[in-house]
Amino acid sequence: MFTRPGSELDPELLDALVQTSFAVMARLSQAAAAHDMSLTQLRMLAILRDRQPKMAELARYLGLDRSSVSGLIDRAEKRGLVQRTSSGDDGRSVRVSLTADGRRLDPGLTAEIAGLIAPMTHSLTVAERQRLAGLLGRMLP
Amino acid sequence: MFTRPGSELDPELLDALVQTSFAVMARLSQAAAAHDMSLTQLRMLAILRDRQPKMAELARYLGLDRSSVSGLIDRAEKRGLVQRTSSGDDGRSVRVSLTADGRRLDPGLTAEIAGLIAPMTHSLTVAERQRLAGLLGRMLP
DNA sequence: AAATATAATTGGGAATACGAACTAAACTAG
DNA sequence: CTAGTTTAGTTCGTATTCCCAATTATATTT
Repeated sequence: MFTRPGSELDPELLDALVQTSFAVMARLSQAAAAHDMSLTQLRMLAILRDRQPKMAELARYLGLDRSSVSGLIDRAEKRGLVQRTSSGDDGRSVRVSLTADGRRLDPGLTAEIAGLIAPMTHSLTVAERQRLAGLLGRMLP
Repeated sequence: MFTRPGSELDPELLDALVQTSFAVMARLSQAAAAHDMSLTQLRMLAILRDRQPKMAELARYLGLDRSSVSGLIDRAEKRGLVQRTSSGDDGRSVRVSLTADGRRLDPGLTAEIAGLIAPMTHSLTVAERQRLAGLLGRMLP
């Protein structure tokens, strides 16, 4: 009668998920900061690594308002990391893509992230890490 | 020779951790927003639920600068969620604690969070969820 | 051709976060 | 016991992030 649907979740699992996520995010922020970037810029970079979306698409990916993305791209463009190119067929829409400079930033960032996150997994055996990767992978869309 | 220490991390696991974390954070933000709060305020609330730290301690918990926390508490205080009480022995230090109003906010928020995160785990069996909780738990400090 | 819809930008405003400078209280030396 | 230093918080200035509402310019519909 009083079971809330979708809420049958072991409190321990909830807590573990939330705490792990905060730990991961903290390290991601740290990695970003080490390259003078914000978390949002990091995400933007990761998205643009293999896509050249229009502004609205990028906004959807990031879960942000279009206007927020406008400013985000403004600043990134001013820093020379990304560029706007007018999307051929539709005169209104704009495609965003990484510049060579932006792309150059990527390997260092990826290494930095790996280096910061890896230690988190050190208390697990290799077999356990594989099992964890499998479980998390199955949870994702 | 060229193995970077601490970087022996399966790319799949790295990716799964990062993606899961973003998914969890998005849901946490959503839960916070549903109660007109920010993610940082949510964290603050969770910390104050079972602690009455001094400002500097709270800053350490949150990984923020002292000055950032000053403003955070200013606004939360103005909203009636927390209160500052001068810590007896040391005339400089201030203890932060939840008000009755702040405490009242908690159950609803917790339920909201559980309700939003639970669906993420639905693609796992109950046994798998337990294993996941165990693995994540062992990763945390 | 006029009305409507869509893509992005602009402007206003609040919250978040940092660093540097400041105030007040508490130690520490001499 | 006073002078200097450290510590706890706050304040100030600035940048970023984010939203909402209004605007501009191009497309689409009718």
